[in-house]
Amino acid sequence: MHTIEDIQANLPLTEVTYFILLSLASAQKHGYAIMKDVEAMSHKRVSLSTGTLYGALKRLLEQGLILRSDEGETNHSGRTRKNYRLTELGYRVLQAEVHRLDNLVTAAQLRSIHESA
Amino acid sequence: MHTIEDIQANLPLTEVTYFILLSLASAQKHGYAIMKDVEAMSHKRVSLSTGTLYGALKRLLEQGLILRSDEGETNHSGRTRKNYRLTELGYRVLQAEVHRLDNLVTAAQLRSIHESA
DNA sequence: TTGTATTATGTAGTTATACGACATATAGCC
DNA sequence: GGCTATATGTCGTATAACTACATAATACAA
Repeated sequence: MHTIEDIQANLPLTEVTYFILLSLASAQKHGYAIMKDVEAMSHKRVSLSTGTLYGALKRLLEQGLILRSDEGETNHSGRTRKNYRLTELGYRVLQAEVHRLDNLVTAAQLRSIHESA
Repeated sequence: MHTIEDIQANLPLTEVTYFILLSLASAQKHGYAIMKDVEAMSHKRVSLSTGTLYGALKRLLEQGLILRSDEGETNHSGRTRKNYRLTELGYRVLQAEVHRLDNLVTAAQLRSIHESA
């Protein structure tokens, strides 16, 4: 399906992109819900501005890492609520990024850098 | 000396900046040596272009994360070889970044994302 | 019923940083 | 003499994050 090159071409992820994909990994969500989830996951350290969020979602759609998952659904009321979910490629990229991050931490440990708060 | 705010203001580091600081953590080095060390540490995955490297060094000097450590030394031959070392702040920022990265990996594990190659 | 917070999506302009291409220069080896 | 490695640097471009601004529905309380 997707080659290693497809996956590596999308790395490294930025912190924002990482959290968005991680948020969508457990369940599909709409933009605002992603914002809140990222805040929670990062213990309030990362607060996505809307400019960052919607810009990132647009980019991720173009790159094929996420998909709209609400096509044809009833838009109950008012403004459209758009749901997104990870694609197969998106999931693989996320996995590869976790692997890359783990390697970064390991590289530091090999140089005897102990983490601090 | 340095407040938590000083340190957090410098996070997150980009991958390039992270590797440069990590390379300088064990010993002072000149630019080209950093390039080679980063290649080695990353198993050839990360190859710094000179534009990236010298641009990053200039920025890190301005931010006070690194220092020139060869002031007054004999420049044996030809073109000047410039040595850099971490400042106290640079070291603390590196430690804090390792901590941040570890949290990112942990966040993924909490969502049951297992890393893959 | 009015106002305020929360939910929800989006654009415009600015800034920071990584990258590739180009440029220069010495040292050592074949 | 020519090639490779060592070594430092600039310029232009692309990407992505951020702030500020803009719009709109829903829910709740005064």
